[in-house]
Amino acid sequence: MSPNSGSPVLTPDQQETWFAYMRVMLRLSHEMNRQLQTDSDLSLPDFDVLNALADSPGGRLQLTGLATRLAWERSRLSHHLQRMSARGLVERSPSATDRRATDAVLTDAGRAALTAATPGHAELVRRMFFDGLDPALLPALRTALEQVHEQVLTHGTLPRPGRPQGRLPGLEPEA
Amino acid sequence: MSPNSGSPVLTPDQQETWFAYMRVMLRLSHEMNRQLQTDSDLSLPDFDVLNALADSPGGRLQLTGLATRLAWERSRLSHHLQRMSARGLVERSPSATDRRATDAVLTDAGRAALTAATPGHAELVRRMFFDGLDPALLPALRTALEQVHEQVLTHGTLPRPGRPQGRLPGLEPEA
DNA sequence: GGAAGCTACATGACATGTCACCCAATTCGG
DNA sequence: CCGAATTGGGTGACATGTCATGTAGCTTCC
Repeated sequence: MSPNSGSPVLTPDQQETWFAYMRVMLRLSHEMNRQLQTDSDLSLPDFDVLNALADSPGGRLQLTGLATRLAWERSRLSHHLQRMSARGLVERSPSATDRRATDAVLTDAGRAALTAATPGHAELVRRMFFDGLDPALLPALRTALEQVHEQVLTHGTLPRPGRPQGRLPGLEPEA
Repeated sequence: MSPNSGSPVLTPDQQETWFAYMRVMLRLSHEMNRQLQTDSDLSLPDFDVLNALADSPGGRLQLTGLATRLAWERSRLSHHLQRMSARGLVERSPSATDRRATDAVLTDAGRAALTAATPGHAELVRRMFFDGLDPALLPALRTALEQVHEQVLTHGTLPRPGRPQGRLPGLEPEA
């Protein structure tokens, strides 16, 4: 127990950085939700799910893996997939390797919805995020975010995404 | 996986930066929620509201101003304040200047809850965000985030928050 | 091989957020 | 001053997210 570490204080610079982060995150979330909803009839969570699936081989992913990747509760994912499958965007199909597991699979309609929504979303991201950013700061921003990401993975409560969890610690970090 | 590079959207570097941002935001939100909930019996939205009020003169703020500051829908704020006031954390009081307006006012209990919750939250932020960050990158990160914030304010759909551009959801230095 | 315990999910009750629409006070144009 | 338009806010129905719990398949170990 170090005498001082009990009451952690952020430096003024850190505080301002943190406030800026929170402000950006709140407003950006709002704008993304709004744009997706009105232009593509998708919520941001819908979009995240579609993206994660489209990025996976065969457009399919086991629920636990998908939940970890999205940092969602599994029950949330379960409910959400039920609603998305009711809309025809995804399907549930039993896993080939584990009979208690379920895979979420992107349907053609889901892929089409994603394809239709992506340009508008990317455009928004460019306009809201990158157009106001000094290009000289981009590499530093990227590195900083990747460092924070690694930190959250290492010290956070969520398992590391990607492959099976529960492996021995000491694996090299990856971006 | 991007055969039609005809879309003039994001450069590869921008894409990776964006993905890193989204990953950080998802996991960080999860961790903050979890920590506040288990340690202080507050949700992150609760905490944001308390912080915004505590940062305002008299611990009071008109609903529209508060909603704008938090990037919330007004009806959401209305419902949320109803629940928070049922828990004794805030009160509603009619505005002095405009008889249709309502102010949200921090109660003593609300201020106490905030004071109790802040150190743990700050500790989490330090551990998850800043401890893994190369200090040399901090200034660039801060500037980048401030540029993005300005961009979202300028080109976003939300009105610019009130002049007292004080702190947003976050934490106070605490003495 | 079979009970104990873990893991993968589903589900129902309940908390939270959104949308459409409501009313009252204020403002504005005659 | 009168009435329409605007602004500040509340509300109820419904969409979404969380928590506690239930069930089935896998795994371990004797």
